[in-house]
Amino acid sequence: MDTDAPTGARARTRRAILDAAVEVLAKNPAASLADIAAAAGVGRTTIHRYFPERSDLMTGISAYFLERIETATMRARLDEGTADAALERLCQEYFELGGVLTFAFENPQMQDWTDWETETESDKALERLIERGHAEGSIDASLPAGWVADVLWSLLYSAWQYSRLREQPKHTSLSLCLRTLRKTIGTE
Amino acid sequence: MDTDAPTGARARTRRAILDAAVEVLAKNPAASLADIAAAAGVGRTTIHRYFPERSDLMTGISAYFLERIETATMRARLDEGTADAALERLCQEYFELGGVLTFAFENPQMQDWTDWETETESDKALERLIERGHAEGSIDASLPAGWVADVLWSLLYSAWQYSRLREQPKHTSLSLCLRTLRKTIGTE
DNA sequence: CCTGAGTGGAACATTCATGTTCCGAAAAAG
DNA sequence: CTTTTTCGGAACATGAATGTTCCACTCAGG
Repeated sequence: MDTDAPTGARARTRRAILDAAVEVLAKNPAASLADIAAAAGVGRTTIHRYFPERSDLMTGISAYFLERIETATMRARLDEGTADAALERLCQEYFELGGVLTFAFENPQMQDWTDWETETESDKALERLIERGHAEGSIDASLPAGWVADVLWSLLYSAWQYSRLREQPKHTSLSLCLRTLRKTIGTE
Repeated sequence: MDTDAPTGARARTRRAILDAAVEVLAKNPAASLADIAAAAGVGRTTIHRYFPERSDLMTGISAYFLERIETATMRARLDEGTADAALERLCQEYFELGGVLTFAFENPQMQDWTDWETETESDKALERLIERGHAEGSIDASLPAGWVADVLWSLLYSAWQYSRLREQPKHTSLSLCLRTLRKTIGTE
């Protein structure tokens, strides 16, 4: 009853723990399991029921994180339309990830928790998309694909911080992010 | 003999501890003092001699960090030449900060350790510079100064990561960073 | 009304980072 | 060379986080 199809209740609890963990750890990377339990509205022992050790929780977060990235990538339908338009769709989808994004950025050690071959499916899809943009001329070909990908991520992080620290509405920072991305990849 | 002019040896040791702390904490924000001591080639007790408590070390890092930012800002001579050129000089100076940059970026909570009124001298100077660029038309006036500043920082972070993770020479990522910055602030 | 899965909480053992003290060795200062 | 400063390490105390066990409570489904 651990690897079986979750019985609704189990899935809900597990999800609540992961969401709370991401949220709390994003604010304080050194948060204790008790903090996370409190944020999840769950007993500390319940966390150990789902994730025996702290490292198991971290691994769980990585998997959860990758899963959400993957689905966001799918939703962006990267192979439809021009590459620059697809990249903007992707940017919007990733922006929605919010706290997950902040967390991933501030915990580079997350790579130690999982089996990242430093190349996920989404990474590769993004790389392909940018190269398509290079070919069709909608993305500045003098900027390496890896660089464009890195800039995309850090712009997203900036946008999130911009709305969080400077108390700007999310749509404002998202539109700044998109405009900046457009200028960055633009060929002239 | 604590606040007096450092006797050479003390200054050197203190510096070594701070450098090691920045380096180690950049990789793992939850590193222990023993880890830091090892990285600094110093006894753990020596760290306590300079920074009685962990929080004192964090405060020390903040101060060290601010100090380096300030001198880098000075060197960029922000009031000479056009605003966009000055911004590029600043970008180059900040790039040299390296690990300090990564650390600061990944630890926004650093504000808790110091008396930052969320506005340092450098922040204000940068803000003024961008506004000067808005006025003289060398920086896209439709991008708020705060946003441009945030983007500058995240581009620097990207550049550093780009050379670290993808094993690119530093001058390559710096020039990508500068080119991207130019496109971002450019008015057309 | 049972039953069992899912849960919360108390109690406990253990590990680990932290902070302190003390002393002898090494290095710098004079 | 002598004195003072600085350092490293052992030893210890403490507190927080972690991990484990056990029991009672709740609640949905039969």
